[in-house]
Amino acid sequence: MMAPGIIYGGASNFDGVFTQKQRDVFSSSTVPKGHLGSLFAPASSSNFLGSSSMVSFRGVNGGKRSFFDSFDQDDNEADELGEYFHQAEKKRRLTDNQVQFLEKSFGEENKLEPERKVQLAKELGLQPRQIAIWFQNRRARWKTKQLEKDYDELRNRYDTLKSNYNNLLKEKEDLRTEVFHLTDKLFVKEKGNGQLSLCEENKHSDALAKETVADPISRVEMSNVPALVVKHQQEDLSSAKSDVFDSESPRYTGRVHSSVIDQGDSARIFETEQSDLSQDDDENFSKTMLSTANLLGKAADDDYPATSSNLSYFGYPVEDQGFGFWTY
DNA sequence: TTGTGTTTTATTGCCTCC
DNA sequence: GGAGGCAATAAAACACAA
Repeated sequence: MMAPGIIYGGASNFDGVFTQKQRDVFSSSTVPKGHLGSLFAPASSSNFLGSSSMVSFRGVNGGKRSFFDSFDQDDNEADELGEYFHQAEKKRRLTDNQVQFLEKSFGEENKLEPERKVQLAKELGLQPRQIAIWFQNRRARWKTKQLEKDYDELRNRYDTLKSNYNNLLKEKEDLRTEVFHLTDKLFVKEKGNGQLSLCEENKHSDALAKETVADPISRVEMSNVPALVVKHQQEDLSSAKSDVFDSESPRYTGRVHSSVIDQGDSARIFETEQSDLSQDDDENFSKTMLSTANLLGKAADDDYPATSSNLSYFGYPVEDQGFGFWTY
């Protein structure tokens, strides 16, 4: 893109747009300095503040904003024009007071109605166009800041969610270990005193407890478990519950039944978890969060019927979890 | 003083709305 | 079709270290 058409000197019959190079040539050699100096005196003695001395010829050749846009018609007064041409010099920053005033106005309303623009311009001794540009740039800065803020907030939420997710994984792992040990105890009881437990048979009790093989049922089937237990699993599980588990501690029967022995959702939890443990990238994290959270919500209902039927462990409505993790 | 990075002011082109 | 907004960009002004 070519450089903006800012002209030192603002010759009134100029009808084009100068690039920086052209301007440099113009100011340094083409036009005698004395001539320019007499036309565009410094603004030091004027109350015409800011960069109003800059003349834009944007749009003269087809652009929609003509040079006279700077005056917004109602400001297009002859004396102001004359003053304008006598103030031409380099780009200037607004004074602190002007900026303060504009900031205050921006704080009240970041959009600029035409009346307010003219009013501000008069009060600050600037061109309405300068006011409009200042507001435009100010909105751009505000938007950038806002984006940074939003990003930080999202990042924090994401980190928190990920942390919760990891905690849940750990908790599930602990629970699975507990389930395994309790199941093992049951086998010992089934076999009677003096018989080997599953752990002992496999000679890897501790290691097994920490393995990531997900489904205890699969583990049971893979082991040389007593036929009675396998039969119970393959038959009606509710009767298995009454035949085997009800004779034991109620605390464990309930938990084992609903969280582990039940087929369907609970089994899928473990399937999901197995794959979870082998992946760690953020994308998969998000996906597995969604599926796991939904399943956990369902499992929680099974375990704790008194809880709301549509809340997951995160306390979010399950139906909102489609992609609702990121909503405010 | 000078080089360099940042901020501010302004332009340009495109888009939307009335 | 004109007015105004926005994104991208240029360039002056400014800050600051070496």
